[in-house]
Amino acid sequence: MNAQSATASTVEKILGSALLMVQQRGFSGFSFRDIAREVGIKTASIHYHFPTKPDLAQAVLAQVRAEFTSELDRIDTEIVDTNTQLESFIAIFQNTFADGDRLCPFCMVACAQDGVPDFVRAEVQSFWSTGEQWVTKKLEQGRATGTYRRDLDSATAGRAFIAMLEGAMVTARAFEDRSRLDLAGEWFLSEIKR
Amino acid sequence: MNAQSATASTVEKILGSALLMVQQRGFSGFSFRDIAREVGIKTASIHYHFPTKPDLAQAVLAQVRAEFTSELDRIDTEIVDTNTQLESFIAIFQNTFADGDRLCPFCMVACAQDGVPDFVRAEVQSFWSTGEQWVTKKLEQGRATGTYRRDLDSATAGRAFIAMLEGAMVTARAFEDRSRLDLAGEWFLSEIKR
DNA sequence: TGTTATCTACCTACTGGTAGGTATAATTAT
DNA sequence: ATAATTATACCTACCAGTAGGTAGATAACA
Repeated sequence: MNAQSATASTVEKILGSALLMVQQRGFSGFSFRDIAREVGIKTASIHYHFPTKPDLAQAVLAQVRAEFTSELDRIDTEIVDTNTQLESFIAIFQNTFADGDRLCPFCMVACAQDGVPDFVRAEVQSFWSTGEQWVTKKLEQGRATGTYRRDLDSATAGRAFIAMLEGAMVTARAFEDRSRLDLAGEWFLSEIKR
Repeated sequence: MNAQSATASTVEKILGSALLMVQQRGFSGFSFRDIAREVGIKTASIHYHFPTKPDLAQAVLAQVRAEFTSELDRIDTEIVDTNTQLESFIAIFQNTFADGDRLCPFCMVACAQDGVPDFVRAEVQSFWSTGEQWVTKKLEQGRATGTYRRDLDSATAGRAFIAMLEGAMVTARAFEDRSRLDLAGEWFLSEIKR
């Protein structure tokens, strides 16, 4: 999901580096110098492509959100079973977690929100809204087919689900124990079955 | 929980201010100057009481953790009903959330973990371990008395519960909608009942 | 008088961001 | 076809401001 080809353009390299740093250190935890060093250019060149730090953050989040959305589409078209679809949804978070040092970039930016302008926050809200609506729909489908419990409040459960995954990523990294993320996902899936 | 008396000492004022800033902006989102300005002293005076920034963070977290532990003790002694105890546990997070701009300081530090030394991370782990063990015990009790479902994996559910509360605080602030936190708590409690 | 707490003054390193220049490539005009 | 122009993508050098942190003087107090 985050792999970069050897022939990546400068902009792509900047975005990739910025994404990694947002995930590892948060919005206020990295500098233009950090990225410049990693990409092998000067800070001024970053400003050329992304005038301000919020502009850079917005571009990073927009890209991840686009990948997220297209991954949801892929799941919708390639997988039929609702429960397997939700398993694939969990896998997105697991893949993001990668080797245990990368948290959700939206969660990171949301945590730093004071120093972040509105147009970046909008990106964060948009991401979670998309995810919640998708999950809610799956829970509705599962209820309709009898896979999931009929008494589920799909919207609330969907939000709780995503909140849980986000929180589990944070604790999983804090404890250096990725099973915390894996088990959280499994727990939710077993919980909603009837 | 976070109220400060008018006669607070300088150290107490520094801790209170640092706590607020960690909750609002994260570990790397505030500076000694910010605190000095708010408390009405010079930055050198903060260094006198807390030599380094991690020292300050550690002190803040240790204090919150102490309050957390004693609050759990209070719940244990003053409340008998297991489910009411868990409701009080949720209330701790709701009170921390306060007016909607304060996240869990442990979650904030955990997000910034790259720039945070081990002795501060230990404080974070200790906080979550304490909470998880307490919740797990309550779920065990509830299972034993038939209040909660017998098929619950208390340890996993306890971890999922806290992860969910942490994540819900982040999204609740991002959406400026505290019902996201309230509903998450309610959802879990209804979910575990048999 | 010694201890505790705070100050002034300063340090080095770094922050996001800007000004202005340069080499190269693409476009347009003659 | 060639010359003039313009756009792209970088650079060096710099800005004001801020970061965490320190040394040493000074005040308050027991």
